[in-house]
Amino acid sequence: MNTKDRIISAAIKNFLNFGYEKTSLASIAEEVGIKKPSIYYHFKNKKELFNISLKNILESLEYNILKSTENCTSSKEMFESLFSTLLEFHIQLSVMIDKKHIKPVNIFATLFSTLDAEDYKNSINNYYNLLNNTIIHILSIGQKRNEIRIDIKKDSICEQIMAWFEGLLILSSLYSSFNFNIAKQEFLDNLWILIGKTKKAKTISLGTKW
Amino acid sequence: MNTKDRIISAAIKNFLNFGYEKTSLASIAEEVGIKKPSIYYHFKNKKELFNISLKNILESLEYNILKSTENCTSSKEMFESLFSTLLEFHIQLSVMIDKKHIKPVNIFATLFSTLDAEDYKNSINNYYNLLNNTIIHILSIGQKRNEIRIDIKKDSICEQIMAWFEGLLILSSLYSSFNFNIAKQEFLDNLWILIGKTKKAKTISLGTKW
DNA sequence: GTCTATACGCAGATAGAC
DNA sequence: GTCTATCTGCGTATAGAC
Repeated sequence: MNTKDRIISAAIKNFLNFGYEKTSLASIAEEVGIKKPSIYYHFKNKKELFNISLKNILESLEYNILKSTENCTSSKEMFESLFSTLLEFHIQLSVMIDKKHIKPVNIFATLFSTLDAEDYKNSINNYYNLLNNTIIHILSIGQKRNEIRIDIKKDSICEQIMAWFEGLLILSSLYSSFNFNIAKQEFLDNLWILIGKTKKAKTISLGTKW
Repeated sequence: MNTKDRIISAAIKNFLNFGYEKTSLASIAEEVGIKKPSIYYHFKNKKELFNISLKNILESLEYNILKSTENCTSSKEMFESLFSTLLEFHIQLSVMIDKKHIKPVNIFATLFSTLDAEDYKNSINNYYNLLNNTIIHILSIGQKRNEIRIDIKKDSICEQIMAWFEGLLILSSLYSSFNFNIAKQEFLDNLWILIGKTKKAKTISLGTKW
């Protein structure tokens, strides 16, 4: 890795760990093994470094989302894979930033609290739109395969799934009594009560060309 | 209101608006109409002012939660009232802090990003425990009244309700396409599909002494 | 209780040598 | 490209007058 990439890597780690304000360029430089002014050769200022760091995180996240549902054989499996991917990504971030409590967090809430989220509306919307489209896509496939009821309001269910997942992450990081993995499994079970076909119907659907 | 209370009030507004780091004592003083050093007569330092501000917010929030389910005639109504109360509280905070986009936010995520949430674990857990107990209580009442199925896992449903609600708040403040009020209604409807008795059973229950 | 004046430290940013 | 030295501004906090 060249110096620029090492700076970005250290920046991501620090921004996620301490937020924008409390992250100092000195600590980033120290982590990379260079002096503070050297950062200014590669980046115009702190804000630009933050923007590029955020871009990196989101691109990685989006790539993982797109990849997650490949090689799945049912819509239920796709959901499980998508959630596992998102969870895994957040856990990896938590590990990377050396949090004492290794738990998933909402990265936007961590990053934007002291910044004007309005400046990053487009980036955030792009990410959530991708997530939205992915979930709608899975629901549609599930309906085609006769695994998911056709009388559900897809948009509404999709919003609820997204909200649920974000909430799980938030509570995992804030509320001590909360166990993400248990909650995730219960969530998937209950989701299927809401949108899944009955067992009988599902059994039948297994015999179709889908 | 005496000076001390006015300082606390201005502090809450600023901490919620800008986070801990970016809030300066000068801006709080200016808002109150006093000079910066006067704050130190009433509070030991910035951290103490923050701690007292947070305590104020949480006490108000907890008071509202406890009050919300009074005068309700059914468990469904209790849920609706609880959610409306929480939503209303967050909206009022949003209005108070002059956010351009008047939308509910997760107050902890806003406040703690630059602080060590570990220091405030007890406060946060107390709040979520109250919310947790309130929801469990409503579920129990609903079961007694024959409005809610008795074969549900209350703890699990409770966690999901909490996660769902937090997620709704987060997405409302971050994701432009997200409409909280629509999502809330759909949420309540779907919740009842999961935990509510069938229409027939509910009709019967209306005739009982409950 | 509130003020003016000021100490102190830190973080972002720049100048200019190598 | 990276460094040393330095500027600049801001924010917390204190001293001491009124």
